[in-house]
Amino acid sequence: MSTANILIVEDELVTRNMLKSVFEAEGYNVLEANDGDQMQQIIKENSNINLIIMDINLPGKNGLLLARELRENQNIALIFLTGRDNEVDKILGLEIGADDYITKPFNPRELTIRIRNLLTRTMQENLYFEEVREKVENYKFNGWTLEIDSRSLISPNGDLFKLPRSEFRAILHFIENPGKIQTRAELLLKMTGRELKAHDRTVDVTIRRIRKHFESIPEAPEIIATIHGEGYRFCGQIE
Amino acid sequence: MSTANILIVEDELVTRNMLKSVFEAEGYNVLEANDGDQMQQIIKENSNINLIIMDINLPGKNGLLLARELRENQNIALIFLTGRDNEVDKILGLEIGADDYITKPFNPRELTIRIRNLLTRTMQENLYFEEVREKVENYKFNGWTLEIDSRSLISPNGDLFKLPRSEFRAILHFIENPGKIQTRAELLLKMTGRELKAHDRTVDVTIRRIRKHFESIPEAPEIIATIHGEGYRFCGQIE
DNA sequence: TAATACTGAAACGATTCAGTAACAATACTG
DNA sequence: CAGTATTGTTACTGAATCGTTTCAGTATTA
Repeated sequence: MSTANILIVEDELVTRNMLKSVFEAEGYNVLEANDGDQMQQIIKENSNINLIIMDINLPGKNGLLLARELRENQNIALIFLTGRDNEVDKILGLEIGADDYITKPFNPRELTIRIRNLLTRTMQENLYFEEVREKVENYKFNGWTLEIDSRSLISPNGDLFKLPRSEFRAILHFIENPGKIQTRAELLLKMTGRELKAHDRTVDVTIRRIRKHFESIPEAPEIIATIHGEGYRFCGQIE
Repeated sequence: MSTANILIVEDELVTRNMLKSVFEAEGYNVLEANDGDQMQQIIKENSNINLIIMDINLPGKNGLLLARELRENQNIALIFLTGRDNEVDKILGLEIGADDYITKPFNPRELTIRIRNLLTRTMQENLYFEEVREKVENYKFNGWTLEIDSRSLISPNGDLFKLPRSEFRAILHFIENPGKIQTRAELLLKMTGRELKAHDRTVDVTIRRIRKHFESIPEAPEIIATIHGEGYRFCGQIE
């Protein structure tokens, strides 16, 4: 199983390095280009690129056309980086048909999830990467502990549940955004990198599965509350 | 929250079905017309259409004029489908002022993004979803607390009522505009994004429902006062 | 005071939303 | 590869919310 090759086209060194380190931490192989010309060069020399992630403002007309061709003729995924939302129109206007757009500033974890999904769709490759966390710190709330390393939930009595990935991510997201209402769209994105479509009950089902863990201790208060018409909200007392 | 109604005017069955399935996946309500006549018919029967997407070659002169009228007099967005780029000139020549046009073959994802943006601009309703609250701060008045995060009202004894969305919005609006008389029109707009029509008692009913919460503590003073012939006024002492 | 306009209230109906189980598909593991 | 774990989908049910209607009661005004 070969790792994916990602080409970053971005002139800002800071951004490029950040992207690079994120991707390398995920085990991808990273190539870099400063502008459209370099991009062309690199593509010529490397036939095995799986994904290009490029700043929308950079590569010039030729670069964009090249990207479009690559996307259509070969099996290369294409993601644009944009500075602000209004630039999304710009992308649409170009009619290039990117696979995804990401607005700066971006969240590394979200980015990696999206990329992984995209690559799984594009390549048959089954890469599974654990996530990289800077601060590995466990969270405690209402007597429960969320253990980051082992991705598990420990009840007040010490019973341990290994959490599936999406349940874990949902809880983590809740805890890292305490008190705020989280929409289904937001939760689904954090859990799977997907976008919410109508009639998708995935989030509800996952919430249900999470709640079941807490039921193991019946006296437990309502940890995840439903906000009708809006989403869910974590009500635990985080220590 | 009502979903948007989209009318597709297109004779090619394949294209129409494709559009339909794309929109329905997004949760929109889809109506279909084969030609200009059917379009006219359907518009007559449905007063609540938010967006029309039509093939530029179809509806004949009358259909186009009708579309133009709708766009100008009512608040209906209009998108044209064109076969080839050169037809774009045609649209411009017609001086109808479409909100957008899309050339076939189109990219579903691009289409949904454009539509979403357009509807957000057209329907005031959607403004409320976007509303971002920076300062999440709770409000207190006469011993009661309005908790923003959880969208709930806490009585002086600590009893907690989860508020429905429109009750919550009404109270929030009162508190953020203390002392001022709020007309029914204003309140309805804040609650639901709708405009007040004659004989609409929705606001009265909602106020009643809000007052019921306060009744749970009988000694409470009148928190929301009726201003005969004008509207309502919040009389709580905000801390 | 009588006529009129306005509001309160209850009850109902419609619609949208959330919870859940059961199943299907997919990914992961040994 | 087979078996298991996880994730996603569907369909159904009940609940929550919202809006309408109707009518009785209250305030306002001529």
